[in-house]
Amino acid sequence: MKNLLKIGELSKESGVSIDTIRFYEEKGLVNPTNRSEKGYRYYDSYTSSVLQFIVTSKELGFTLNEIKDLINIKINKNGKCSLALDKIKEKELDIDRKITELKKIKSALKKVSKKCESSKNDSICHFLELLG
Amino acid sequence: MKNLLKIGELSKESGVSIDTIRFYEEKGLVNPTNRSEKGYRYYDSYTSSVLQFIVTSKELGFTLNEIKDLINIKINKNGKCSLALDKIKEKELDIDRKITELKKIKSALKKVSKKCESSKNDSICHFLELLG
DNA sequence: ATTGAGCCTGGACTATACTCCATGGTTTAT
DNA sequence: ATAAACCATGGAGTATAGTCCAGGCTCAAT
Repeated sequence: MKNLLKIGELSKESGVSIDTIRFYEEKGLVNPTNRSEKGYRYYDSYTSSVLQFIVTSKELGFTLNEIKDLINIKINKNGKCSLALDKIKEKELDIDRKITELKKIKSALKKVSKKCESSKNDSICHFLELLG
Repeated sequence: MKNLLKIGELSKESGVSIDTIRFYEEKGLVNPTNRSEKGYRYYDSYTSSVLQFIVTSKELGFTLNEIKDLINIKINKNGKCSLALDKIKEKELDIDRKITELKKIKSALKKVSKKCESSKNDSICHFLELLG
């Protein structure tokens, strides 16, 4: 197995833990290039950039399942950008929806805390009053 | 058990499912007022407002553990508003942090999608290119 | 040859918030 | 009296993304 990395070496090179690499394999995101007769995993250095891609994509808010799809676009469709773009646009909308939702929650929280602050005597909490 | 509700009746009154009520009990958020000799749960109608409080608090972004704390403030401290206010303020900050994080992700996604859009020939995807 | 490091599998455990199911006892209405 | 409806417990399963461990091989170096 010349030029191939054992899982521990790949882990050091990519910064992704051994357990996590095996977990990603189980989820179908990475695969060893080879297995020795005794079952040892061997990887080429390409796998390291796949792992980097996973890390980056996670930072962009993609789930592992979505990342699997992105990787498959690269593999099956020879990297058609438009297909990846769809996924990215979808994710942007997703993030937008989450931000909108959180803003709603924020203003609702502010309303509650203002009510609480206005009752300076600390005898009645308008929030806890909901408890009856 | 006069004036008391069985779990199914409480479920109908509150809109919270039977399984969920039992789950909340397990988590320490609600408790039956009584148990019959045979083990049946009986609730007073106050419990219904506790369940409503839980639903509202969840909508405000509180976790069940946090909601348990809020309920205990009401029970143990006789509803001191300042204590609840602390929790609410904390949650506001929490939401703010989440919004900030999502905005960062959003602008990163936009950068990626712009790059993708600028390469109209669909031959190279700057995002998938990360895969090497 | 032996030791230690590295690797293997399978399964348990974390957190969050439920949901569903099997099995069996109880209550209520006819 | 009997059947339908209701309730009980305990445990498994869902989704997400891992982490950790036991028990047992394998590999490399001394």
